Amino acid sequence: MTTSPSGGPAGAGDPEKKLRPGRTNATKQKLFEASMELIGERGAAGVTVDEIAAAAGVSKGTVYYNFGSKSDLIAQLLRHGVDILLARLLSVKDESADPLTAMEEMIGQAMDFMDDYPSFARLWVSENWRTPSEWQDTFTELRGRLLAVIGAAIDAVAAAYPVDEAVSRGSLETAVFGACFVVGLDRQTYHPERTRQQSVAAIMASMRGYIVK
Amino acid sequence: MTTSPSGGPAGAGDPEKKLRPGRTNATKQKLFEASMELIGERGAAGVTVDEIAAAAGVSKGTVYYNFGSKSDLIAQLLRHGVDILLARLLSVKDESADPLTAMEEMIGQAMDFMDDYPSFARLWVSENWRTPSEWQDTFTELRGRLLAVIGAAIDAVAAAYPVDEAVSRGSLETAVFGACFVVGLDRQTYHPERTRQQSVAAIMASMRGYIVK
DNA sequence: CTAACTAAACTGACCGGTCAGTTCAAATAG
DNA sequence: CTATTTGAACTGACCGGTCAGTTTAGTTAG
Repeated sequence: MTTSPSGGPAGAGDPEKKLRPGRTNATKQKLFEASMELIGERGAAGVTVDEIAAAAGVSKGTVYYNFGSKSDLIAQLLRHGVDILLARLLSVKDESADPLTAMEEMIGQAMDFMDDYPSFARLWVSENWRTPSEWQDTFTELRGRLLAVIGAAIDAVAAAYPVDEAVSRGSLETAVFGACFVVGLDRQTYHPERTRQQSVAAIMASMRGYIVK
Repeated sequence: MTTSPSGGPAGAGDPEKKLRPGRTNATKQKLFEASMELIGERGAAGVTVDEIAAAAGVSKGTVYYNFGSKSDLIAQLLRHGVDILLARLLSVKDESADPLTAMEEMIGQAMDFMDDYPSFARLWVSENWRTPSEWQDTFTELRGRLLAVIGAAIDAVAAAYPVDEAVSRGSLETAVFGACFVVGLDRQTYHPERTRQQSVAAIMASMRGYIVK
């Protein structure tokens, strides 16, 4: 199933292999943006392919030409968003001597990401913990990639400060990661008056509590 | 729209006003359980009323007799779950002299709740931050009720310990609240080996970081 | 330069199927 | 008697996916 006409893209692989010179991913990009917005607002199951196509100013057939299925589109959407978030997190080099400062910068980057791509954050929390989900494998992989980066930052803190060994690194990773999403989303939905600084400080509290006096 | 037949219950109000003596809410209860399970797994839009009725061992007509619409069912489902969670949180009396211990107990209660009603937690995070949502008002109200309880516990800590004034209470509430959901869900979905104790400790780190040395 | 050619990119009508919601006559039970 | 439940039928809308056909933009040959 989900065959695409002729030899068109439609694949998850080779994001830009067979592109004609001069051609860009413009259509795919527009589809990403449109579907990110819609799906973030109303959920994957609540949005129709027709709507996505219309919002992208493209025909329904084009969606199926560029992606194999609605499900495939969403999987690629998840990858796309995580790539952006990862790039931002990794942009925080260990230049800063203090790993705690680096951590703070990473959380700040995460908050900025939530501001820039609120719909992605909503999509993530909406679908992440569904139990059998079409994107279970995708989530497992992407989640692992993200947590690895956060885990490394926590490790750096643990190497530089005396930390509470009773707190498992994995649980702390999750708590910090989760808090980033929830605090970021909550700020947008319910408390736009809260500043980025406040949000970062609240999340950083858990790191300061990790360090023993 | 969403008219209910004859003069039956079907209302969100009066949870048990017109009940015949000897009758219980058995049907409604079964519908709550069945729909909680299904909706938690596949999302509100991904589940059909027919499925819910079948899972509850009841006819579709009964769903519309007891609830005015699918949307109404879900709104009542949210209230139902929050009532349970609130009751558990409030069961942690201030008996314990130490507000920090009380906080720890509350987080433990929250973790237990996530264990007992994982589907509710999934439903909550799935629909909570949707931007215009049918249940926006319901969420706002319920969220306020929950945060008030957590906020009071944080205030108690702030009254008993010297705390970092730079951390806004509201943001901290949100971070703790969110971490409870995310850590609880993550434990079930990705890390069943993690203990309740570990999870509580990770979340409590933010409270310890809130207190200044 | 340009006409013919080619394949990628795109279109939108269409199909089989599903769903929420409604209604109702009959059955059940306190 | 009356509240509750049943089960089935019906509707009108909608939805994911398909496909035959069209457009667009490079390429090639003369």
